[in-house]
Amino acid sequence: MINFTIKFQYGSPIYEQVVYAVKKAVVTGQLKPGDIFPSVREMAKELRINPNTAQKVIAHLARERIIEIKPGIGSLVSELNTATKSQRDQILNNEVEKLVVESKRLSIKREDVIDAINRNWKLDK
Amino acid sequence: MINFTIKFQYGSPIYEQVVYAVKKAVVTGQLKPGDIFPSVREMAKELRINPNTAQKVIAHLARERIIEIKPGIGSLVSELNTATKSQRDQILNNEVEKLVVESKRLSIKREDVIDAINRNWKLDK
DNA sequence: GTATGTGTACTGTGCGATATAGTACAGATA
DNA sequence: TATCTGTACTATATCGCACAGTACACATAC
Repeated sequence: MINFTIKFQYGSPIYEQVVYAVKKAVVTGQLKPGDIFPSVREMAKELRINPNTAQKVIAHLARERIIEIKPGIGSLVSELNTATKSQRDQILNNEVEKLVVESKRLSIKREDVIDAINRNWKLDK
Repeated sequence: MINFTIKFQYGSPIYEQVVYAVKKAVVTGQLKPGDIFPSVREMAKELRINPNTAQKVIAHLARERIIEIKPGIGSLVSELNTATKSQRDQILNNEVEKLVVESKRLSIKREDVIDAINRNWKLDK
C-alpha cells in the first residue's frame, strides 16, 4: 500500500519527485517513523514506473537516512534526523539566498516571504 | 568587461550558474539598470565558455526580462520587475514549501530559517 | 561604401542523466 | 520449498548540456 500522494509533473526526474513526495509525507506526518515502506516492486507497480526507477528512489531515501532497509523484509520509515553542519549551511545560506534573490528580483516583500514560511510551517495538509 | 563574479561548481549547468550570478549581481546592486551587459562573444571569451552557452545565458536573461536586447548594439540591464501572480505563487508556495520541508526534515528551527532570511535580505555582499 | 560588432540560427559531435525492458542472484521470511 | 526482499547487471532510447564551427541579418563606427 502506498501512503503518500504524487502528481507527476514535467521538467524534473520522476525519481526526484517521488523522493520529495516521501520527504513531505514524513514531515507532515502522513508517514510515521516505524511505518512499513513500499518495496521496489510494489512501488513500481502502484506508481506505474520502472522497477529501476523505484530502486533509485529507495536507494536515495536510504542514503539520506529517511528510510532504513531491512534485508529480506523491506524498509521502515526512520525518525527525523538532525542536520549536519554542512547540511545546515547548505540550507541556511545557499537555499535561503536563492529564495531571497528570486524574491527581491520580483519585488516580493520580505514580510510576504516570512508569512509564507510561517504558513507553510504549519503543514498538516 | 564583466561586472559580476562566478565560481563554477559541479552539479548544475554552466548557463544556469551564470544566469543566477547575474540575478544576484542585479539584486545586490553590482549591476545597475542601464548598465551595458557583455555580448555573447565577450562573455564567452571572458568566462571561457562556449559561445552557444553564452548565447543561452543571454536568451534566458532576456526571456526573464532581466536584460533588454538592443539589436546591433548589445544588451542593457533592466529595472527590477514585479512578479506576476503565477511567479508569486511559484515562490510563495512551491519554493517556500521546499525550504520548509527540507528544514523540518533536518530538525532546523523555524526561528533559524527566519533569521537566515532576514540576514540574507541585507545582501550588499 | 567598408569594417566591425551585435543577436540569432543552424549542423555535428560527445557525454552523461533519465527512463525504460528484461534477467539474475543472495538473503530473509513464511 | 516457495515467496518476498534489495541489488546488480545488460541493453536500448531519449534528452539536456557543452562544445566546435559556420552563416546570416542588422546596426554602428569609420
